[in-house]
Amino acid sequence: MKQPTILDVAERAGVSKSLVSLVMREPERVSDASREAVLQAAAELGYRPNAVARSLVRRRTGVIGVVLSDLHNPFFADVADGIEEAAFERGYRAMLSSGFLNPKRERGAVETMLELRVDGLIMLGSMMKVPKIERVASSLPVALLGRHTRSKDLDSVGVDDSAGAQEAVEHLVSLGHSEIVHIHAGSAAGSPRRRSGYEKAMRRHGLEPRLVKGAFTESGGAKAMQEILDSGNLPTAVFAPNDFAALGAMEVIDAAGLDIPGDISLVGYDNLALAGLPRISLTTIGQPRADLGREAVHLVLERLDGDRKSARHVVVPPNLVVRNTSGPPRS
Amino acid sequence: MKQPTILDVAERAGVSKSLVSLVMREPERVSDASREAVLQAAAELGYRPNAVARSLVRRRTGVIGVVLSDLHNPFFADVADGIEEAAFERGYRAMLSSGFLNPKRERGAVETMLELRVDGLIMLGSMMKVPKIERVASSLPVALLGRHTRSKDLDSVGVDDSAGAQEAVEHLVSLGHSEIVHIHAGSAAGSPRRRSGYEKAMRRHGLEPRLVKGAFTESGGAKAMQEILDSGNLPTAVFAPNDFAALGAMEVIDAAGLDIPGDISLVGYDNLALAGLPRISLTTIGQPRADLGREAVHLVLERLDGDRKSARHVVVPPNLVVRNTSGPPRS
DNA sequence: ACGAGGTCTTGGAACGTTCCATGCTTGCTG
DNA sequence: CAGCAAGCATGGAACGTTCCAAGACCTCGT
Repeated sequence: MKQPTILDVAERAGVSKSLVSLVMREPERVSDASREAVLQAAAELGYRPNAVARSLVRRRTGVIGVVLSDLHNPFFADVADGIEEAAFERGYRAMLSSGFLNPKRERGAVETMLELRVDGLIMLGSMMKVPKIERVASSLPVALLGRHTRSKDLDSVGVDDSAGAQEAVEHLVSLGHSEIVHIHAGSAAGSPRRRSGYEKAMRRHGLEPRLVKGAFTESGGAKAMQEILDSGNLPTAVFAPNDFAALGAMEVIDAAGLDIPGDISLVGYDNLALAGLPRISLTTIGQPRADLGREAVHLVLERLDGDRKSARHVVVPPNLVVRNTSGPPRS
Repeated sequence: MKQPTILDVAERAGVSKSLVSLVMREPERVSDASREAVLQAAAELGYRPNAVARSLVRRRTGVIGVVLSDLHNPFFADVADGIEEAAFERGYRAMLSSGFLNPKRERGAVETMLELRVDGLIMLGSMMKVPKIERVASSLPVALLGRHTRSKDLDSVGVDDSAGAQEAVEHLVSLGHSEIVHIHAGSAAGSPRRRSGYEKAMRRHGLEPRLVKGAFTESGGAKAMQEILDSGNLPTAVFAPNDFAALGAMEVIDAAGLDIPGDISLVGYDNLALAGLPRISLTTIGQPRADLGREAVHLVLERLDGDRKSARHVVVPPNLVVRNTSGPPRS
């Protein structure tokens, strides 16, 4: 059970510990004979370098911490894939931890990461307050993802939500819609920008914005949609704040016996995998998820390696994905 | 940027490093005056214990590694929640890494975990070969989840897949079905047991098992369903190996203009969140996911603390969730 | 007034690496 | 054949903790 150390290997190979260390790190700088001896001894003993000791002396762990607010959100899973991928390519490892949609637990997760001395931190859909995150950023590079900030200390990468919302509206308008309601998610991360994009595009076409408050959840979307139906003033299209909310709205519309898109068009946001299921087939706004993750890694490593000091805020454009929930308005 | 160490705190507080260490670990054993001084100095400096150094001397990291084969599988996300929860309660942290559905990359993830000297390892839906995993288990406690094994070195926790499959068949038979096809996923983790449970239950009712090979994916389910339709011999019910496959089958059935459950009943396995969506509403077999995770942590810590030596294989029962894709057979 | 016993506190040796300055061989140059 | 560079190998210090044996200081009973 006890793991062999570099000293055990050195002894068995008849060389010094320094040489073993060198073989592990830069084998080409060691003579063939020594290298073979060390490698063989290591294999025989089942030696595995102790990353803990290495991190201690190097003062680098080679680990990028990722705190994601919710493991179940497939959006984060895609982003995390991009992160792991990019980190791996650059010789780093990613270590994930969940915040369980709870700011307190998220804080705990961050604290743990700091104690473990991760080299950089990526926060996915964080629920913590910006000043708190800024304090964290004073001891290591931090990149915020899926949330906008103008902070001078924090890097961020996000999608241009306003542009995405405008695309959604443009799409509906081009189909002939003029009564387009937007369900918004209050001040939840991302919602204000989507809302302002919606309003901007509506006004550009001389249309009257109509807002209903919902949330980024299925039930939030359902509640809002019910409110719309109950108002007696049925719009020809609904633009939801995300796919989950759209799903909730879809259920309510179905239950009311209305047809999508015959009676009402529906557009979501996020392009979750489930939006592509044939029975759902939701028109929505897609985001280059894995790219977001890669970009975040990039930002962190940029600070780590080249020590850039000023914050960078990367914004990538979204794209419209047309499916079967949007069509011409009912006549 | 440079982090303060225990020595900095000691100096500022005018005490020895040992005392600072003690305050951090067992504050009650230190005099009030010293404790206050140390705590204040630590706060002023923004001191944060270095877990790397601590792990080195303790020869324990307090981290449980979790390698999951796929971050996107919501099943794993639920299990991982249970793991993080249980680990936290016991004073451990969970560290996640994805294997990207690729045995080689999974091996890399495991290797990384070992180098980081995690105290225990939980493998979710591993794609590695059992002997390889057993070799890993010789240096730390390993629990296998979502996969069965009789290994003498490995602990495992799983759902009784055979029982679940039998429940599915019983349900269909009780509705009056006798022509029930099972799409199986070959030798993929879990499939053989589901298949044998299916066969067992069929025979118990004097029915002829009919198998079609598919996979644990949407496309695998679609392909198999297409084969069933093309055979010209339409069964009255289909039992898929998991919900994704059921979804694929559902699409094909829809596309063929057949009604579910009017023309054909469909039962999945896993009870994913999407199976509960009104438009999907899939009858399926549910599993107590978070409990599986908790149980795995339990097994690992049992070995870690009490040094149990023999393997334990925990099996928990599944439960049938009836929704709208199952009904009486067409007449 | 002294020793026993208790409470707090301390210095130093680990833990398993990396990194650096230095040393030992060779072989080559002039 | 002295001198020196190149190539390889080495020992020791450092990284920031924990843990332990032992020291310092009190209090109290006799």
